[in-house]
Formats: sequence, structure tokens, C-alpha cells
Amino acid sequence: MTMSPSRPTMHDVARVAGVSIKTVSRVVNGEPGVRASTRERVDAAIGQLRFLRNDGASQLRSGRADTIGLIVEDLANPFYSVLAAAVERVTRRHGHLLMTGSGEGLSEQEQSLAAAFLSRRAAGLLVVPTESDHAWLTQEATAGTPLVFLDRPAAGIVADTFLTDNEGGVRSGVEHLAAHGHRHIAFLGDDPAFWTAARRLDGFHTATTALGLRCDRVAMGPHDPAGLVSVLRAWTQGDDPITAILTGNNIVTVAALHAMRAADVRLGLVGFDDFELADLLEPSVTVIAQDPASMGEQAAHMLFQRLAGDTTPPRTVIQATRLVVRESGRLR
Amino acid sequence: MTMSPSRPTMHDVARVAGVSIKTVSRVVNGEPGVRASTRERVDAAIGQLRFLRNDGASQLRSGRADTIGLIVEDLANPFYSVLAAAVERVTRRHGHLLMTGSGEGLSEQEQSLAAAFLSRRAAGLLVVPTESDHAWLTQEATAGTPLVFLDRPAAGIVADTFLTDNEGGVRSGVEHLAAHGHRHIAFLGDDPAFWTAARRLDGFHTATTALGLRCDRVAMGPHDPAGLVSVLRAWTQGDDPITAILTGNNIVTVAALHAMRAADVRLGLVGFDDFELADLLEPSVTVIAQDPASMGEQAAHMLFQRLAGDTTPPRTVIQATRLVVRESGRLR
DNA sequence: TCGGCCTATGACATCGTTGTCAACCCTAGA
DNA sequence: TCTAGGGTTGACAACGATGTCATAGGCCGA
Repeated sequence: MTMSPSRPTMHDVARVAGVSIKTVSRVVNGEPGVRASTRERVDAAIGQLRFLRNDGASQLRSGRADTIGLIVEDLANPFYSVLAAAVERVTRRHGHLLMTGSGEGLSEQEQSLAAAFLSRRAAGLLVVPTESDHAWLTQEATAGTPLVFLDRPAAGIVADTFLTDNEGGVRSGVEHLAAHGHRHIAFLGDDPAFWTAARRLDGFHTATTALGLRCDRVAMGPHDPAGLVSVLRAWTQGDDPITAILTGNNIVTVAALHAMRAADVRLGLVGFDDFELADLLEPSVTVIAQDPASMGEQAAHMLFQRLAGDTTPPRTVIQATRLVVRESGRLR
Repeated sequence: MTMSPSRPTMHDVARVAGVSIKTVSRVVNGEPGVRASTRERVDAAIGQLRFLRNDGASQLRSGRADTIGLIVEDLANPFYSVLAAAVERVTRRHGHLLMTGSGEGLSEQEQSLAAAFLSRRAAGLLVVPTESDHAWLTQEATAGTPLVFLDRPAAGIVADTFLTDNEGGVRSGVEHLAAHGHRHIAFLGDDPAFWTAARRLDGFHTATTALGLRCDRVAMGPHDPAGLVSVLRAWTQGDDPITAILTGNNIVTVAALHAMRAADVRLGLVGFDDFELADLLEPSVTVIAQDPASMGEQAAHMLFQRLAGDTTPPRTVIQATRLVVRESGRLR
């Protein structure tokens, strides 16, 4: 068992260069007031020893912090991974590093991740919040740690929040279907315990009501394939059969596509969330697209603005959806 | 401008509880030798002040480190995001935190991310390496920082590496097409500057040659839609027309699907990488599936084994692909 | 009653870095 | 020649925690 040589410190660099550690610090931090020849000697020593400053020690002493924490529900979900990638890009551009964690929808896990990030003295936190109360973050926020919520608002706390216009998005989808002659539209949503699912359901109710359409053909998740098939059968048979469905997110859209095939029914379709290959299906699928990359980017920008000293009141930004018209909204 | 109160430290907790900071430290770390009544008083003070230990200071003093760094090419790419999610889960289970960064295929950016992670004194690094030489990491590795490479080997350094059986995967695809009567198969790959793309091309050559098929209908990326269409036209017209194509990754597969539709040609198809909705297309697409979640999980496990003291020689693990048979491999 | 030992607790140095401030050198001006 | 002043440099404390070691107090047996 060989003793692994410990990492070189400024002290080692100073010894090799024949200067004090303070001078090394000055060179490392690009501070003025170091003679060029001295700087060269120090740089040479740094290169020779492959010195890397211990940022932990540096931040402890200086009080700075250059790490950002991001908590999403599931990093493997394309919506969140695209969002995370955008956040990371902005973070990197600001010379900060990003720590990420999946809260998996569990309040407890969200709190433990937040605590871990804050123990690491993260400069700020970006959070896709669970449904639970977030008053426990109030102290952090007032202590000056910027906090930004994404995709959903956090209960029990006021902070910058970036949302999608869920109601408006669904409305545009309903109106699109109606404009193509559909008068009997059903809604397949996700579990309304999810804030976004509930908002989209709201949107369905107001939009159908405004158009004088029936708004009671609704099934909220979680969905199993067999159940979905029988729901579709019921809605398409009997009197007043539906001619179209609106699905509440990409997972439900995919499930609905499978179910429509299994039940052998053909319906108009508009889905919330764009997805790859939506344009290659037969028929291609019209969708209500969100823009997670833009959401992540804007939220990260806001966070860095706060870090830069912006103390204006917290803002809530609602991002419009974009209706991507393909074929599946037309009347059959 | 209100002065934001600085975060409470062990010193503050000690004052409130009427003990020394060393006793607070003992309570926080669950060390024995503290009277129950004292422990209670300290815990009460911690709760009252909402004290969070400064892990940076703790790690500076103790030499511990509980952060892992992950560098992938692009966090938004589903392959890497699924991998990252798996890594994060394992990391979390081991009580560590994950820092992630997108190298974007640039050696320079990869190095700067690695340096940033190592400056933060990451306990270990998981890297999807660029094509460049990685000798610069040798010192770190011998200094005891566990290093694990994913998806591709790193040049110029020996370390644990987790790969997919790219050649074998392509071979299984070619054999599948041949078994369904295809004797004229083309290969659409990505830029062979990517290690995986080159390996898959190798696989195509050896597999077709072994079966006595032509191996010269090959087009490597980057692909533009128009170019792809004309390539397909050329291969399907003239004498000895192809009847099937094998695509080198999911992006090329999607591009090929678009091009086939645009060129109005119908060909057998097997694609490298599974993708959502592959089963809903007409015809459903047979794919050579990788398992990024398993790769990330295994690699992270390996890293924690190394951290736990495993000093056996570096291993290279090659993960088999799985042929997901759907309809598109059949002869038309 | 006293010594010895074990338990609970605290004083202090220390991790690697940076902020403060003093000291040094050199040159220019008197 | 002496002094003032600017440009360099270093000594030292401090950031918030933990490791080492000493000490105070209680209990036991002799």
C-alpha cells in the first residue's frame, strides 16, 4: 500500500518558487502588484507541481461561493434533462458549477437535497418543487440565498418562479380542435395531484365551457393500458360519441396513441408537450409545445441577476406555449 | 440595504447551548461521549438557529470529500441524461453529491470542467471522454482520485472503462436483416471521428464481409436532409439496389426515417439505439438497444468500490446490446 | 480518606486559502 | 546625503470545522 502523495498546496508552490504563500495567492488570483519575473517563477512552480487551488479553502476564507444547486423531479425525464442542460450552460458561462439531484417527487428527498446543497454553501438554488409546503426555505431566502422555482409554484414561500401557461396551452389545443370541426372532445390528463396536471384540467374546463362544449369526458391518471382502452371504447360508443381527445402530457399522449391503436379507434388528437418523431407518426401529432430549455435558461439568468444584487420584488414569469400544428387535429 | 445575517456556525450553536464548539461538533457528527442531556441542549440550539454544518470547512479539516463529478457530452441527449440520472441515484445512495457538466465534445471544455471538479476536491470523476489524449489525468489517477470512463475509452491513460459492444450490436443487426432475406444492406453512420461511430462502422464491415455481402454502401455523418435523400436515391436506383439500411445511432435513425419518407423509398431498417415510439411508427422500428442506465449505475458502483479501497487492476467492462425485434427488419 | 480510572468536556492547533497591514527595497527629489 | 513615496513582498490572523490532548469531576476500591 503506497502512501498517495497529498495534493500540492500554495505552501509547496511557494517553497519551489522561493516566495511566500501570499505571493502565490496573488499570482493565482491575478492580483496586481507582483513583479513580472516573480509571477513567472510562480507560474513555473504551479505548472511543475500541477497545483490546483483548493476552492473549498478559498471559499471558506473569502466567503465566496460558486456552485449552484438544481433539484428536479427526475433527471432522466427529457423535460427536466433539457432544462438541466440549459441551466448548466448558463451556470458554466458564469464560471459556476452545477450540482444536480432528483427529488423523485418526494418532499423529504427534496429537503435533504436542498440541505446538502446548502451545507455545501451553494450560492443559489433552482428547484422544481413538490406539492408540499416550502416555508422551511424562507430563512434561507431571507438570509440572501437566491431561490428560483421552476415549472410549478412552491407553496408557503414567495420567490422567483418560472411557469408554463398551462391553461392557455390547453385552451389553444381545444380551440384548434374546435376550429377543425371537433365538437366532442375528451381530456386525458395525469394525476391532478400534480400542479401542472390540475392547471391543464382547469384549462380544459374553461376552454370547452367557453365554446359551449361538453367538459365531462375526463380521465385523470395514473393510466393503465387496459383501462385507457375501455375508457376510449366507452366514449366512442353510445350516443354523443367523442371525435377527439386532448392529452395532458407527453407520457399520456404516448399511452393514448397505444390505446387508440389497441382499441382501433381513430380520433382527433392534440397532445401537451412536443416529442421526437411526433411528425413521423401516421398521422403526425399536433402538440402544445413547452420550451424547457428557455425556461431553464431564463431561470438561471434570473438567479445570477439576484446574485449580482438585484433586489426587486420576486417575479413570476409565465411562458407561453406554442401550438405545433401537424395532422392529428383535423376532423376525420 | 439590510445586512443579511451571516449563517450560524458551530460557535453560535455552542454559545446558545452553553457548551464548547467541540461538543457541538461531537453532537453533529454523532460521536459518543456526550451526556444525553447535553446532546439534547445542543440539538435544541441547532434546531432553534437552523444550523447547517459548513461542509466545505468540515472537509477542509477532515480531508474527506463527498462530491462526485460527471462529465458527459450533452446533458440534454437522452442517452447521457438517463446515464446521469442513474449515476446520481447511486451517488445519492452513497451519501455523496453529484456535480455535472457538459463537455460538448470539446477537449478544452472537458479539461476545464475536470479542473473545476478537482479544485472542488471531488472524490472521484466519471467521464465520457473526448477523442483527445488524457495523459493530463494520469497524475490525478495515481494520486488516488478514482477515475471511470464511460461509453468510450480514454486515450493515454489506463482506468476503469465501461463500454457498449458496438461491433457486436451492429453484427446482430446485420445478421437480423440477413436472416430476413436482405442481401443488400447499407450503413448510415455518424462522423467516424466519434469513437463509437467508428466501432459501429467496423462492426458493419466485419459482419457484412462474414456474410459475403457488399460492405461499400456506407455514408458517415454529419448528414443533412437533402444529402441523405440523394444518397438513398442513388443506392436504391441503378443496378444492385439496396433493400435495407442499418443506422448508426438514434439521431441518424430519425434522419433516415425522414429521408426515406422524403425520397419515398421503402427499405428494411435496423437502428442503433432504442427510442421512444419506435413501436408506434409504421412499420415499427427494430433497434439495437443500449442500456445507459445500467452503464451509469455500474460505473458509479465501480467508482465507489475504488473509493472504498479496491485497488485491483483497472477493468474494462463491455456491455452487450439487446436486439429489440419489431417490424422494420423484415423484407418488403 | 486517598489514589486511580473512566467519562464528559474544553483549549488549542490545524486544514489551505485570503484579507490586513507592516516592512522592505529602490528611486527620485530636496 | 537624506527623506519621501511608490511598488513588492511577507507575517499573521481568520474563515468554520475537526483531531489531539489535557483537565475536571465522579465513582470505585483499598
